[in-house]
Amino acid sequence: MTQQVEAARRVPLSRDRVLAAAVELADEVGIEALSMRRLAQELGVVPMALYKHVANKEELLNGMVDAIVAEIDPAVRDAGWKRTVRLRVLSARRALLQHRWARRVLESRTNTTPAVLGYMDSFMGMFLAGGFSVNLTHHVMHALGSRMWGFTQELFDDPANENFSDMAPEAQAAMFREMAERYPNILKVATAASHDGGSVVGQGCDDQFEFEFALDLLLDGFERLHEQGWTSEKRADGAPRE
Amino acid sequence: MTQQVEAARRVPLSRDRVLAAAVELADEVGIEALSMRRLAQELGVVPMALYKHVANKEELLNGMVDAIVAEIDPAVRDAGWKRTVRLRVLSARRALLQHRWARRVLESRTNTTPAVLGYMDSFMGMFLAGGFSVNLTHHVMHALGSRMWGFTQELFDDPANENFSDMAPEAQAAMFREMAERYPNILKVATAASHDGGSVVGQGCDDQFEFEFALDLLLDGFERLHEQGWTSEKRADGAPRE
DNA sequence: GACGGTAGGTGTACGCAGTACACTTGTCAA
DNA sequence: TTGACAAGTGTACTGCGTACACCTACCGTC
Repeated sequence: MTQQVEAARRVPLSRDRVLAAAVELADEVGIEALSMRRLAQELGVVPMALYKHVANKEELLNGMVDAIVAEIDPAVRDAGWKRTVRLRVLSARRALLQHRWARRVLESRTNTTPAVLGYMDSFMGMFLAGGFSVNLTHHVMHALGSRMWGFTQELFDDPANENFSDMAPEAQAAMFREMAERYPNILKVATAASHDGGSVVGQGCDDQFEFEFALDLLLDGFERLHEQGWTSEKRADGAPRE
Repeated sequence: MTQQVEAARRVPLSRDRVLAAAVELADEVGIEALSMRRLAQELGVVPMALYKHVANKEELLNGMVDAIVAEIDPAVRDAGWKRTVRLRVLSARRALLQHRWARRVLESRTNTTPAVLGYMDSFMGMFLAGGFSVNLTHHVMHALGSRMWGFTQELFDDPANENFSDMAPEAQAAMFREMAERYPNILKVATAASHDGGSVVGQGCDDQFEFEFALDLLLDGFERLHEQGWTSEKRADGAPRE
């Protein structure tokens, strides 16, 4: 009887439910704390039960990535390639930023999933529809690289900075002096960037601005190449490289 | 007696020896197969012996990164910022390519090591010495991002492609047909890129060329901004963004 | 209504990981 | 000779992913 009640109360597992729970758990506790055991516990189930719905942990991670990719808005229509690409990337960025672990997982994936391929395919489609040659589209995709997903490798992830504000003032000062001596340029750049608030080193910068800055730099470059009919076939023409 | 002989034969461990062995082992078996136990075994020592020379595995990985960073050539002198930066990045690329695991480990580091900070500092120094404003240098560093290390997120890491050539011909054809239907743009771009050899999907592209293409695109963009005295302070001037 | 297949959940167990902690041993200065 | 200290050892713990055998509730078929 109590068993029946329990069974009735328990919503049966499904692949989607497992994936959704995994995404939620990763959001909460971070990707490194996401284990099959922990996830099972969260679902009120024994670890091995998960394996009826996902083949293994790799496949779980793939599914999680797919779930995030599905959150990216489709391409807008009739807006010109540049604007279309820009909006799409920023949409991807929004999706990935809501799940801080997604970047890491996406990059660590060794087997590309259909959803990822689909995104890449439609991404290339935006350039082709904009009149880009297949050749230029190819190089452009490489040049964008992971920026297609809306993220950049963060520079100042944490230069021993996380607990900087927790440190005693004199310790802060000492660290500051040491930085000034050993990494004068970093200090110069970082303090200039944070004049308007934030901590002393890094984090003072507006990530969104930095991202858009780089994105637009690339898009402008693409535009220029496109307009002048650039092709990699010309590369044997002897421009000096080393 | 035999103990003495053995003791004499055994070169004592040291942090450097541990790190060197770790780098070598990772080169051989890959980073995911590098465990403290395996490394200890390779050194003919019990696992816990390593902990007399590195605090823990994180610290071991940090040390390995530092070892690779030390392989990057110093900046050349008096060559102009653009050439200097270009050569430096390509040198970093060479170092990182010799250790395929290095990219992954570098990106996964959460505490920046002194060697990494040093590289970044000298990197900024190249722009500053070239007359770049502190402000522009800052944004330029962000725009470069991980390309500063000579790598890009690889696009076509392996679209189920690794064992493509091992597949039966008719299976290859079927896959080809499926790709054509579901990912027409990818197929178009990929086949165009590999017309001169390599497999059907990806891998046909010249990674070095792709990298330099993107790098030069960015450097040219930086140059243009530098010449026109660009500053992020101007960003409030109403250029439309969304 | 009995019955056998099947999907979904369980329990136990294995090997591997990182590493805490208490120990021996080898070396050298006093 | 001693005794401190650095280097290496042994044992053990916890947590991980997951193989494999098992149970059980539900289903359509007879």
